[in-house]
Amino acid sequence: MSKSNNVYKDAFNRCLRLLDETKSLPSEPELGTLLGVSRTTVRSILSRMEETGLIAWNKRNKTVLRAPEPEDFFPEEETDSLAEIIERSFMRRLLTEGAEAGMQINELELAREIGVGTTSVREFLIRFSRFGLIEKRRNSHWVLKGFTRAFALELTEIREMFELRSAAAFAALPRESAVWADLERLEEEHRQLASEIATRFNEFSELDERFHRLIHRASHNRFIVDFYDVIAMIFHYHYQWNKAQERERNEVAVQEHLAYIAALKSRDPGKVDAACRRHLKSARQTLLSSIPEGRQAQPA
Amino acid sequence: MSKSNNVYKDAFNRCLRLLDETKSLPSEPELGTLLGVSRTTVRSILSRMEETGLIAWNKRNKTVLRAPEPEDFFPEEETDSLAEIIERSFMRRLLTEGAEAGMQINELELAREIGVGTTSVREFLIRFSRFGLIEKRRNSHWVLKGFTRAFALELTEIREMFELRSAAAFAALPRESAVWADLERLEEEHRQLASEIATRFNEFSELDERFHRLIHRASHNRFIVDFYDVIAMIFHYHYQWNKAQERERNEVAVQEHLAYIAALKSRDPGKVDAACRRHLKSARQTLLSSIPEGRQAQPA
DNA sequence: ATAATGTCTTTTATCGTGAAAAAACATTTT
DNA sequence: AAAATGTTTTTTCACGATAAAAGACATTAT
Repeated sequence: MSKSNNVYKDAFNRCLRLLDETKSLPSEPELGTLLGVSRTTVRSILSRMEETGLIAWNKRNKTVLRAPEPEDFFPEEETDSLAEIIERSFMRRLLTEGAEAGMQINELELAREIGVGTTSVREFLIRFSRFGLIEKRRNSHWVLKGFTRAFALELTEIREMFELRSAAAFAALPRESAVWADLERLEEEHRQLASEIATRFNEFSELDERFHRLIHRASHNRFIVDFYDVIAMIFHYHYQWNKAQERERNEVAVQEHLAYIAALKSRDPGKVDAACRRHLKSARQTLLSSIPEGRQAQPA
Repeated sequence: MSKSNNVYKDAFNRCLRLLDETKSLPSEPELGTLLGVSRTTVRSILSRMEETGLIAWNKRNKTVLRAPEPEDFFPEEETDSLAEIIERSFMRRLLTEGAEAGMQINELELAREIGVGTTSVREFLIRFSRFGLIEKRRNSHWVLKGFTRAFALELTEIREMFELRSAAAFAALPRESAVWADLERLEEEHRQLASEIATRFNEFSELDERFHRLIHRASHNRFIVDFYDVIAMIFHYHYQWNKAQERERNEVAVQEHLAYIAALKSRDPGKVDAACRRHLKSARQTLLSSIPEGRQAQPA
């Protein structure tokens, strides 16, 4: 079936939401940048909007005729890219089924199970390999290394090394730097969330990621910045399958972040180091405590 | 043309070299492990050796009939895997031609130029992306970040962080650990090389890699171990295109290694740290001095 | 009974192909 | 003239197909 048009469908849905706000749409190039797609895709979107009576389209005139109904939207599941579908499917296998370390991964089988071509699965596995959870045997299959205690420890070791360095670099940034305003804004968001933690605790992980990425960016080192992808991926999936004490965990973490932010604002290296260590230590504890003790690597 | 049989050809050549040493070949499974290929490939090799009169093959009997001639070997260039071919080709473009940062990379063009399918090029680029030299724009082309001074600095920053930690871990290893024997052997190889440096200086880089990998392995951290792939790749290609003062550079490095090894053997953390820093500092200098000043990243 | 050989099946590596999406070019509108 | 729209070309993404290589199963030899 060659290629799905999920880019178009996703952009279409996002464009529908724009309709509520204005009486007429901007120019094609402008819409393109707004939606992050090419003009070709924008024009497909406009065509369909015209066909379904959402807008009247005549050259530069794109007048909104009616508000979008639920039926106008493409189903959510049709807007995901193949890579996302494969990733989710693979992670579910990894985290829910008894995926033992040492197990082999079969490209063909995975592809059939998910209902996609082998090329996409191969490319996914290559991309995924940098997370350190799988390894390729030359001319042969992939081997699962497993989401083990060892993995978590190795991951957090690097994370701590990188974040301590980034935090120190952050604190040393000149007062004029734009990051201080970003930090200020994040602090405010943390305060907001802290005050409504009882109902909004599940919004924490998104804020968490933005906060840590801001800090890591201060390192000005692509390897440090990129490594946060590994952490983000692990946390994203891991907590989807592990909701125990989510509220308490996040409540503690928000407070740690606030202390960490205060330390950064003080620009005192000693305070920054201490606050950073405190938060990373509890993050490590949280991750480790959620790994079932039984799931251990097989001896080679 | 689907798939080349370079695995077979390469294994065949390596098997030819075995012929010199014995009067008859071992069993098929044994040969398989020896050459690192499956029995299927072993049997193809044996078939051809029989056809070309190199051996007499009857079930378990594989008697060597004659010594291999130069004509028996497959040409070197037919034994490379596609991935190697693409990598070399890509790196040559990157390092010799004026590859400016910000330049876009075209999969189709690359594929046509090298004479391979797009799939292989795509997979190569995905694998290569972890080296931090290229970046993908979603739904679009790859962008070259360039082998710039900034890249070298970011790379060495991580390298130093990781190696200092690994070296400390190494020194703390118990006396019984097998690594001490490995280190002993490497030390001897270093001494050998040092004494014949005038003629064998170009053998250093291979020894260098083995030495540093041994140290990194002591970290017991897959992310640290894997990161050495980035360093090894950079050094491998970079020095191929930059032979200035190779002899002097390597002569200095060998001596630094010997001092580093002595420090490790002393197991004194202070000495290890000092020796490691000294070597890494000069390695960084070497790398930086070989980057043409003109090649700078474009402002985003 | 174990380990090899012989045979058959499955999986991986790679290509060419075609639709989706981007990008380039040409034309019109303001 | 600049910026939009209209049109065409190119590139990316994903598939099925096929040969190479691996792996599994059956048979034979020590």
